[in-house]
Amino acid sequence: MRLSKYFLPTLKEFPKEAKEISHILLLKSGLIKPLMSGVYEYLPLGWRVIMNIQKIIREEMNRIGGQELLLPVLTNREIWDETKRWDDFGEEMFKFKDRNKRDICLAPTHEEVITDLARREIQSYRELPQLWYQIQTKFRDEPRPKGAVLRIRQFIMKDSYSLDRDFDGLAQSFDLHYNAYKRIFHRCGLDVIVVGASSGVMGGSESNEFMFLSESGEDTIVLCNRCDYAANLEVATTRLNPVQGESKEIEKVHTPVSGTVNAVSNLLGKPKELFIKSLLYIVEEKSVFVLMRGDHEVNEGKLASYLGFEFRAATPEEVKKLTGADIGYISPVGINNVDTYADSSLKVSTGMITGANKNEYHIKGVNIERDVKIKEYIDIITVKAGDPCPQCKSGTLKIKKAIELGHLFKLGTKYSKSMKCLFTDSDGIEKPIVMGSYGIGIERIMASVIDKFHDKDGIIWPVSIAPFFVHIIPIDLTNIKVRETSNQIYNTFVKEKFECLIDDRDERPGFKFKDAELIGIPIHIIVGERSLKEGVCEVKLRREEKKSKVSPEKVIAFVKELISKEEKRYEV
RNA sequence: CGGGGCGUAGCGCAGUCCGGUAGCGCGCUUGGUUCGGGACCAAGAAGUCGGAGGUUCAAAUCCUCUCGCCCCGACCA
Repeated sequence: MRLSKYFLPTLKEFPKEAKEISHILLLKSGLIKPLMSGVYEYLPLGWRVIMNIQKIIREEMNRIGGQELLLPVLTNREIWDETKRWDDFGEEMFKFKDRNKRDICLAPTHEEVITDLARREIQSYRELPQLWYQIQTKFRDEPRPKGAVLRIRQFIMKDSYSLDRDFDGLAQSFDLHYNAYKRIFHRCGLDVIVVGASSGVMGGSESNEFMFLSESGEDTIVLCNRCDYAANLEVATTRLNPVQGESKEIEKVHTPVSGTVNAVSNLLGKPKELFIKSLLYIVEEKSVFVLMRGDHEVNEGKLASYLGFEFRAATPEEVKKLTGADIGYISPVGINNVDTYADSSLKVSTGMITGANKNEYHIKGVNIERDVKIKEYIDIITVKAGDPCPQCKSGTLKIKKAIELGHLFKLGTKYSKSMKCLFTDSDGIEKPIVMGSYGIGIERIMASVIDKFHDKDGIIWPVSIAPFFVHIIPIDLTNIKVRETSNQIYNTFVKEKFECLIDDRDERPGFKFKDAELIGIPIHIIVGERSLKEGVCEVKLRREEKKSKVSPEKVIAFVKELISKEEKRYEV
């Protein structure tokens, strides 16, 4: 490709609103342009990268027996009503009416469409398993898009769906994806961490997320410093040892400070872990106490799995009405008609401090089993850095930011049951198909690669997804020898079907070097009068400083060798 | 949805407080010089000042409403 004819709007200046490095470089290097909030145009150079990522994904999906298809983006309301997801997705779906006033939505994902297809076409266990995938644009009306393509409202996803006759089959399909995903990310140059995660609106039993560690990430993951425990903060657990304070009997203490654990802890000179934090929630009009240690915060996502999705924190007025005290001075001690859930870490705790249900007073010496009627001990706290690992004996947990690149869901029969997607098994009994669903965010791979492979001058594409292999930089096109040599090299590459860019623009050298470094093609060939006098041109890897002097005749072979060496870095 | 910021030439911004009819840098066009790290000279084109309404002799500037974009939070397969 000749740069003089190529649409590559690189920027010298860019909006200061761009903060994440991937956002800055995507805009600066002319890979994408914004159209509206959370919607981007993918320009030729960026689209090449995306196509290369897709190519890797196709190869790996086909390798595990995936069959590519393409499902509609326009979908009718009825199928979403069958699984209640028309309402569950709510505002996140782009919804509208067609001219006949029928409800339509732009698909945010395709479980319903796949299940509908399968129930019409799959009748017998002989037709199972199936593994179908597509690379398709998805639409989600995110409340707040951000970081360029990290969270957008229209994005490209590889989504696959496995159909199996039983859960053993599902486990196999799941494993196939697990391994395919590892290969995909490795080939793209990314190291990923697999974490246990929440299934959210997708439902199902087990889910794994493939995470790329980055400060730009929106997800928070929890890792053990000793073993392989890794989980999304949404579901991460810990194993706190029960704590025992000194006092045995309940005793009221005057605490004339704001009722926060911090303030009271300072006042009394007692560590926060000896406090019981009492939160009041309203579930379907009923009050519910939720207790946890003073040194931890509640995890409302976990809470939802016990209380259901319809719950809210009680208002200050409701708190006062029930307990007679303000938030900060309350506890379930002495209040018997309210369901009380406690975090598992509170079990057998004694000598604890908590609110006295009277403003500016707390009580100490609380023995939770003796003094509070606990309906159930459950896991409801948000893990903190430094908490002990729930899996190994000696490890402690650390917390990192990450970008979610892929997600595997064991859906089980959630969709097949509600949509009656049944097959006849070999025993003659009609059973629901056992399903899995597996997604990869294509743009997020691109952003993550930039996040990992860049320097102060720009992007450094791994050769596996680079938009071109070679970038020829003729220093001075008015010099006939420079022009002829660079064109000759370029033509040979084209003939040999090597993706090659030549900067044949009438620009000065510095300008061309800057652009070349910005867009980050892996191999630069510099053709200038100075080196041609020595009978050579210069070949340089974008990721290295070192330049090699190679004669124009040998440059093709030299570069080919270099590319194949680079490719080895990303082979599986 | 809450909090904050911003919409002025293709891009990045100043001008708004204190009203007087729009400017800077980059880019673009033409001509010339230059050519190993985002060149220089000369000439030039280009703006409904996000939109609507109002106040005023006069509005980018003041008032009201509205649309959009970004950031923080809430939310998020």
